Amino acid sequence: VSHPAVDTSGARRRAGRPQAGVLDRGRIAQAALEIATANGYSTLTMSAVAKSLGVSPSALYNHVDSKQELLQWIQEIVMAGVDHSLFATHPLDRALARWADSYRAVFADHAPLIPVIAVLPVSGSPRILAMYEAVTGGFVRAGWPPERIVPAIVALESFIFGSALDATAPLDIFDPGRHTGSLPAFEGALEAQRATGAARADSAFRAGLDAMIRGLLSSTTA
Amino acid sequence: VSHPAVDTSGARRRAGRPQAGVLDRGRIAQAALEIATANGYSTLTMSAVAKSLGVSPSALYNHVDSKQELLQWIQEIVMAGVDHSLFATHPLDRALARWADSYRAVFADHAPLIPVIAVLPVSGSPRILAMYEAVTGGFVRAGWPPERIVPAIVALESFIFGSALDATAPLDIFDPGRHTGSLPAFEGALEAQRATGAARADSAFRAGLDAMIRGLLSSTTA
DNA sequence: ACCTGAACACCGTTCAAGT
DNA sequence: ACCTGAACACCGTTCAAGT
Repeated sequence: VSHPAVDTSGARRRAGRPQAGVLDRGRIAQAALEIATANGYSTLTMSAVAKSLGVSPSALYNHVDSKQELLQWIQEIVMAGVDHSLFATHPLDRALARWADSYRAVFADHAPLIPVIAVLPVSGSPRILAMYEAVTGGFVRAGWPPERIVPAIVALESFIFGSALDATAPLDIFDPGRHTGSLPAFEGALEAQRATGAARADSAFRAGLDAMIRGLLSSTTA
Repeated sequence: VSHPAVDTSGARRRAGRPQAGVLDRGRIAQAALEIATANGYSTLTMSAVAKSLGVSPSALYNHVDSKQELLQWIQEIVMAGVDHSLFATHPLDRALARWADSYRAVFADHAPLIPVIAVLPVSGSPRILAMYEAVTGGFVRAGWPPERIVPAIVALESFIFGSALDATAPLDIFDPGRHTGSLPAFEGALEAQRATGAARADSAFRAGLDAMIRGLLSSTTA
């Protein structure tokens, strides 16, 4: 039997066939995701991952180059929760709304990944590239000029990431505390929003997403 | 001479009058900001701050409760670079554009602060509260219904924080790498954007900010 | 090829002891 | 009141030694 040449750049070994040992990329990523989901990202250490797999921490480094790479593996798994299915079948504004909703929900649950992935090259993940292809396809079918599509996608993603961070903020983040009484306009606006009964982060996301989608779709040059 | 009661909650001591020692809040914050600006946030350790001030690391804890609090001090300093002066004098859309531009520029230079501050109660900082009062005033004068103002501000901030993160991403973040050729729509859109000559992050910010401001101001209910 | 155990080079933070 | 020095309880990562 012949086998392909081994790629020695980057990761120490490939993720293809399972190895002789008990560890592989899938098992490590799954263990890490379970720890982060169950107990939070502050408990996600290489030691914790190793312990849950019954090996020593150093054993992990036969399969992963760094904790950073492990976070990328987790990102790939959770990105499966982002729904881009509507771009093929529905009007652009509806597809964008569903995509953005699911995207924010995923990363509100994985906020510590945001600073990592917002800065991460996308080339390594076919699944994520497939998402961008689907989203782009929605814009193309809606008749968008090609040079405006990537900026629109990136703008939406920036808003989504920021909103996912905001969703993890304490509910009373804007409480003026001991400065209450000295900020008439701001306090009035806070109280008016509070009186609507909607969660601050949710109404901000809804208002911003609605505004950005309408703003993009009503652009003078589109 | 009489003196006010000492507030023993929270920080171990107040930041008011300078102490006998060489350290105080201002000097520590300034030293930390200089380290972060000159050599990056990855070099900003309590040890590095102590060393630059000529004291031992443990000495800092007589003046600051935690590194987290130190990062808040830095945030307060850099927030002075956010320009909210136009809300008092200019139309809302122009004031928002200037505010957002300066806000993003500040945090593109201090991206590691974003996950901290996006989640931070605002009550401790009069300067930041004053900013929100000024921004809110702009919306009020433009005739906005009060309950829609806070969501609009938060939505814009979410977009700004996400865009500031994006501004620190590598230029080729969307390069499909070895998957080049299999993503016709996405690759076409990338190439079309690239051909405009504008930086990806900049055109995304411009397009998104423009869309969101127009979308907010053209809302059916405003 | 893969794993263990020890070690390295750090972190932020605490605390008794000094002045 | 403030500072030092030692210590604590961690991190991620490397590497020689084993199988």
